[in-house]
Amino acid sequence: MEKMSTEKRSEILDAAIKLFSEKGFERTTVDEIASKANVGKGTIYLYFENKEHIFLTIIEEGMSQLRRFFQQMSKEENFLSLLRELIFSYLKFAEDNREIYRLFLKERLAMRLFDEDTLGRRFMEMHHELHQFMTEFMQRGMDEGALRPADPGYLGMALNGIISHTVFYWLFTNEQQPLTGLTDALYRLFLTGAANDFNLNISGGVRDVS
Amino acid sequence: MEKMSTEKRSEILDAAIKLFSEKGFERTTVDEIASKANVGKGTIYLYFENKEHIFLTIIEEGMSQLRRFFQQMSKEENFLSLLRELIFSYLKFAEDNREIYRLFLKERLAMRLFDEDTLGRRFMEMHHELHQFMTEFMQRGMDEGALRPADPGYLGMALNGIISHTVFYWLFTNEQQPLTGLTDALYRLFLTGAANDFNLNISGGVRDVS
Amino acid sequence: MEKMSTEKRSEILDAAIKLFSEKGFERTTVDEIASKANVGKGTIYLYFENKEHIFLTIIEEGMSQLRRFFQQMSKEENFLSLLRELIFSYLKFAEDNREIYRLFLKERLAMRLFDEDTLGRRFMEMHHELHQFMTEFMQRGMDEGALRPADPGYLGMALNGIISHTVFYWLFTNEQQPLTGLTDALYRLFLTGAANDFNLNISGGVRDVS
Amino acid sequence: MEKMSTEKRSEILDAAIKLFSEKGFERTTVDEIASKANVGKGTIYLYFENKEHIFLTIIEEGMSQLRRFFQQMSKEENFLSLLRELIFSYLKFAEDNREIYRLFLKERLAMRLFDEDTLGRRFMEMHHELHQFMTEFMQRGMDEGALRPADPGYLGMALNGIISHTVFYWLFTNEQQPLTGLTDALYRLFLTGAANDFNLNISGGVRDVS
DNA sequence: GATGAATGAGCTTTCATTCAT
DNA sequence: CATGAATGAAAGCTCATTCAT
Repeated sequence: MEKMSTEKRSEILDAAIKLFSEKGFERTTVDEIASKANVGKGTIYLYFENKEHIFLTIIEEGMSQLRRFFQQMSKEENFLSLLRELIFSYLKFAEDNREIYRLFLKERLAMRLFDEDTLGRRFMEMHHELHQFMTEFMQRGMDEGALRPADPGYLGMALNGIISHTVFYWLFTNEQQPLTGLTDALYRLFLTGAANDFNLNISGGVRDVS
Repeated sequence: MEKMSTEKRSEILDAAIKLFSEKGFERTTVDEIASKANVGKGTIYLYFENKEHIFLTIIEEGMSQLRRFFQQMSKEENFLSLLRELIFSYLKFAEDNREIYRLFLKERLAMRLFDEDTLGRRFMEMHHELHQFMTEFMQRGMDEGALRPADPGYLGMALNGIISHTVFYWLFTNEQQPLTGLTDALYRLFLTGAANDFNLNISGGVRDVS
Repeated sequence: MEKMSTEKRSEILDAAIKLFSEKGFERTTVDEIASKANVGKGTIYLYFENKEHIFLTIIEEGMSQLRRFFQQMSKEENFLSLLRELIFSYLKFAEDNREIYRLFLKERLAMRLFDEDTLGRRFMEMHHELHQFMTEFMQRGMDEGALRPADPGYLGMALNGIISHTVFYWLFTNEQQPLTGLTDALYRLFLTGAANDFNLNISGGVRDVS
Repeated sequence: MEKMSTEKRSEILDAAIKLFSEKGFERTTVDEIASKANVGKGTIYLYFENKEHIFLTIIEEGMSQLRRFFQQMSKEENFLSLLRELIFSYLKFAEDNREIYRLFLKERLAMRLFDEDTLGRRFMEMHHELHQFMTEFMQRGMDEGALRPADPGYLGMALNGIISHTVFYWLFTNEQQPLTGLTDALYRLFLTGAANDFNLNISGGVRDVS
């Protein structure tokens, strides 16, 4: 009858993910989490140091899951294949972890300047890690000659922006179609842009990011 | 006499913008705003109904400023010129209103599911308005043949994503170079993508968003 | 154009009487008084030390008016005539000063244990004075043989109770008939009771207050 | 377990009764209640929705106690016996519930015009209920021929006034003698009045309340 | 004298955290 | 292990009072 402790832990996490992603970290009370997880309020403090650590745990576990996704991308392939896989993995992650991803989006910026406390610092580190990964990936694309020379930081951000805003739109229009179905569209958009072919010469005069 | 009250009002707003954009709405206390604005706590309630209305005022004033930016774009020009102008205006706004823009980014998602209260509703309306504008703009681009056929909602989001993440990167790396200097780079990226020209035929098989 | 200071003073008092009697002392704000009196908030502090003193002034002025009413009762007459006059004066006062009387009723007990501050002490003194007057009057009635021997304090209270509750009923049923029209009824009730005559012998066994 | 919570609840109520009856509802702070009840401030909000509900609870519980007192009066007896019992019950209640009764007296009028909120409305309903009871009782006395014809509303008020002012006097002179010892005196006073017998013909000319 | 903008002490209420059971 | 009653620090907000104009 008694649930195993691991079960309780993940019930707490599930409840917290839902509530945090719906109402935000601040507006969610520990009482609500306990009640949604069908657990006593005190029990939460057996599994987590405090409310912030519940949040941190969610983020860390989500992050390592995302990391695993990325690491599964085989190393030998050429850049363009990897890029498509990256986009696919990203979308797949968001599709499989709607709530966690929504949580990522929502709290992404809310933590800045809390560099003193552990929570804010870890959260920032994670974002930095993601950005680092993107930047290096873009650099590799340029090195391989697949991408035009440009600031890889901005380019990584731009890809990140395209993908995450697409997910954002998908999340809040609650599209039923699978998010991963957009992989190729985003892949093509990032590589070749939105313009019709005959426009390409028109924009010929545009300079690269210096 | 009248002057003084306007002064206090904007001092309060300035302090609130800074604090909200740094720490978020929830984590900022009225005491902090008062203290940063060099104003008594009670004074704040002379100028604003409550804490939420300070936030609302900031957002609304910022929004109408952004709206004015967009409206200044001349109506007669062709789509591509307007697109460049749109990107420029967006970047200019973010450059001129760093704090407000940061606030926009930070609280964008934190308000969802608070559709009941005025604050959340107004905030959502504004985002919707912005998105609506983007979508219609993309539709026009397609109608004029400047853009490849695609879901204009996703396309608007993608442009929005490219720009806002670029601003994000700029904001938190605190680049000294003017943000508007990135106009052409983003313009080109959105239209022609990141790929080197010789890759274009490689990605030929990619299908459009259906 | 400028009102004479005495006028302002009484406008403030009038506004305060209305508000205090409607909402009670605590629930009435100085802002409300100022606004109802068409006077600046600061002006109130030119005429009164603080909010409590407005209240005190109202009570004191009402009290001295009541005192004057009582003093007008001619001294030579016999007790029973004076009693009728007392009841009449009391009712007349309440009729002419509805609001002030309501204020009396409302705040009568709210002040106890505030013996330290001036306001509570003065208020209590006034009640004591009224009670003292009643007690002495009852004593005189007994001395003259008009009243049965009894504790004059209780008897004074009883008369006070009969009258004030009658006024209470009248105030809140908003009777249009003049309150003073009840003089004789109360006079008779106090002297001969509510019983039908044939009941008198039934209650013969009742002992007096010892 | 259950016992403890009931204990805390009544400790809070006891503290609140004392403080409200001494200082009034408005002037009593939640901190004071908590401190007098030897309870944390937050604990109060475990047992009561807010400060108003503490008050409301006290009044309702007191009222239902008073109601029970009245209901214990046997129904078969004649009016005069019941009248004596009513007076006795009233005095007994006040004697046994000094503080609650004092609270009744103090806040009786302070709530008027707050008919909108629950607190004021409930309080007014209770007073109305008591008055209704008195009025019907007086009517019955007249129907049975025990009382002289008169407006039963005023008559009920008068009896109420006699009793409550007597309790008032007793409360604030802190008499040690039992309040119920005054039953017969009040009974006689209400029925036969305060006059010496030989005065009765003098007051013969007095008209009844029409 | 007259004003009302400015103030901050003090209020009610919330909620993360503790700890006895 | 599990609980939820108990707590008090901290929040948003009110309003009597002051004072520069």
